[in-house]
Amino acid sequence: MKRVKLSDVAAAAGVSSATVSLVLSENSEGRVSESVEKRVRAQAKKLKYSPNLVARSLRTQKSKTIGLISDTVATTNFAGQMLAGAEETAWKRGWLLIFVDTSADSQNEERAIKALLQRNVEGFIYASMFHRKLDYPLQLKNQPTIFLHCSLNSPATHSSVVPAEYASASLAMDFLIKNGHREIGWIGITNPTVGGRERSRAYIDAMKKLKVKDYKSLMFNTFESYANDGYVGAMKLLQGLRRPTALFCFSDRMAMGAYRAANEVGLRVPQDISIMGFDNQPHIAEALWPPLSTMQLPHYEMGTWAANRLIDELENQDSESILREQKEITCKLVERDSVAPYHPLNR
Amino acid sequence: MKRVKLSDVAAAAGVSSATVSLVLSENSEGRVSESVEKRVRAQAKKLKYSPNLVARSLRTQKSKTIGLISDTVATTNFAGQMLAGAEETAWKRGWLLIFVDTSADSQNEERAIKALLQRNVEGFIYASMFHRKLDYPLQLKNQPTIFLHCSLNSPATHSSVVPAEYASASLAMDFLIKNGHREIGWIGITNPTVGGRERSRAYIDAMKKLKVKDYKSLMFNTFESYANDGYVGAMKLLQGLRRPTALFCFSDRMAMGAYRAANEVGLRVPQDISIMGFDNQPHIAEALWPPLSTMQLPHYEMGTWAANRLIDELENQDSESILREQKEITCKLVERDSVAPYHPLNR
DNA sequence: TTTAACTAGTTAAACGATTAACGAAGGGCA
DNA sequence: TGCCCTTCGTTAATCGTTTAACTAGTTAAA
Repeated sequence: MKRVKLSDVAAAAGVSSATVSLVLSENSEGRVSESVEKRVRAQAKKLKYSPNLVARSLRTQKSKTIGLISDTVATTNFAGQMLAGAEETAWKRGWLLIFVDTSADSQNEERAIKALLQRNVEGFIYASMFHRKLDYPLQLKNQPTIFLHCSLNSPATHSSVVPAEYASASLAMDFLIKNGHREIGWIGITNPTVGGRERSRAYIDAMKKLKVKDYKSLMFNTFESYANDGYVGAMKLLQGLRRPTALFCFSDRMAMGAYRAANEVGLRVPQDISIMGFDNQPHIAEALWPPLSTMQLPHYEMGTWAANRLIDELENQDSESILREQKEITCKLVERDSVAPYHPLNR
Repeated sequence: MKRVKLSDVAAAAGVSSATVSLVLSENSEGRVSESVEKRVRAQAKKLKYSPNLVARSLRTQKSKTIGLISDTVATTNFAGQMLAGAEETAWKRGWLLIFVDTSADSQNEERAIKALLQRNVEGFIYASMFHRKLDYPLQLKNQPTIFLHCSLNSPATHSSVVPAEYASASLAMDFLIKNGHREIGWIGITNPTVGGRERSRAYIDAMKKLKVKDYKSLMFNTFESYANDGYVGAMKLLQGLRRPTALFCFSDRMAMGAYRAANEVGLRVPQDISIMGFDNQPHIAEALWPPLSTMQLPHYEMGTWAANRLIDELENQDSESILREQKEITCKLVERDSVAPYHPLNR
């Protein structure tokens, strides 16, 4: 069962394959008579012709394909949404996305870029599992590339898209404050990541603005952000002399630990203690009891943005002129049941 | 900065491009002198030649590429491990894997298969998000295909790989029984899936073998398997007249709900009630307190197996002769702290 | 001295499209 | 009639490889 090719259609329609190519690529404007065009289309349909993209790609030097290079983004849980967003929009716009996971190994990365280049991919999305700043991957220097969930130490030449950590954490604080809380505890991490730094900065600025004295005694940081770290931090804060009325956790997993601490200490969520998470991690945030109020990381939207921007660049002939942009997307508040208005009686 | 091609290397080495091709494809056995071979290799290296796979693919009708078609497997959380397994092993064996997510839309699926075929992929992995049996996707009929996390209603023509649901659930029951439990409760689903059916069958057979009378009163099924369903089921069982000493949950998420029920009823896990999950869902099973004992679904291994098997078929010239196999992989017990030996005093 | 068999390459066709350049037929006009 | 335009297609080169078939020179055997 051989694949039908251009020349088969041509033979069936009694014309040359050039004519068929012209008709099928909508380039026949004033070059092919209507009757021939109709005949060609009919035969192509009848024979179920579909172009061999490998041959086309060789001839045109285009591939309508983009590559997504990631550390471990695809396999890792919820950040897979970035991949989904990028893949879907590429697909919708008639492009194919090939992703390869380099397991954060730079030698692998080099091989991956090479393998994709060998297949004539026209541009790249470089995705990071966690939000960070990085130096330029050398092999990508001359390639159209969008940085996803990471940004360059020296931008200007390429676009990137990241979550607006500071603005989003500020939104979370606003929400807590709007609910009447002032004695707000912070459970975070010292691990030097953009998220860790910016979210805690937003917390601090909000507390300063509220003029909460000695807010530092309401902060607890561990190195990592696992559930148990959240537990340890929450125990410290909830058993301390100055018990906060609300807890703002760096991550949903830490919030999960905070739930356990609250339960152990005999505090009800949210009646006795409000808890705010961050990430909206699937299968955790909504499965906790009570369901956790948190901030939705814009993984899907970032993926969408990256693919759209890259394809814009690639489809635009004068792509040099296109604007490079360092995009930030704000997280959405997802309000569930773990935050309640502050009430003095509950203290 | 044009890509270096075969003829550039040939010119630099002072030979024809056929010679370069012969040397570089290790086909020069007795056809090229050692000195020329050395010269060619040296120039290739110096010019950083890397073959254009599009051209090669056009010529050889091979692509060293396989396609993975999935419903929503990639984006969905932990089943991404299947993708990771397949991608990594393809990569290790020198193949590229292109995956496309069809969002369980059959029209999309058709387009996806076509798009991949147009790019000369040599074979397919068809992956399902949840374990099920399905009918043959028509477009794949004549393509080398492995079915991953699903099986055909009429196999024989193609291989497939799925978790050994019955055997694995039996293992879980053995573990509970070895810990002295006899009054074991079941929290499951009525939603007709292979997993739901087989795991509960394993439970029932184990209870029969134990000769536990009227075990049906220890079973509770809901339609879905969310945390809240597990909560509802566990409340029913734990507050009933016949309180089990251990709970076997269809999924980790249900187990999460069971934890909440136990806590609410004032039962400690595992001292007062042992809880066994299923899935080993990342960020849940190990983050629960106490960490959940559960069965590790072999997602990664299944992905590995599928890719290896497919590539075996493709690399084997006489692939017709290759054995079709309906493979089942057993889950591994991951023992954490939610199951304790039964002790009469705890009742 | 033929003929055969190696050795060490080269030539050229092919893979399946795209597209610049060409050409034949017909019409219009001076 | 001669010349120029259109109109409607065709020819043939090209993308970068692979590989069957060929060549030329040397050696060995009959």
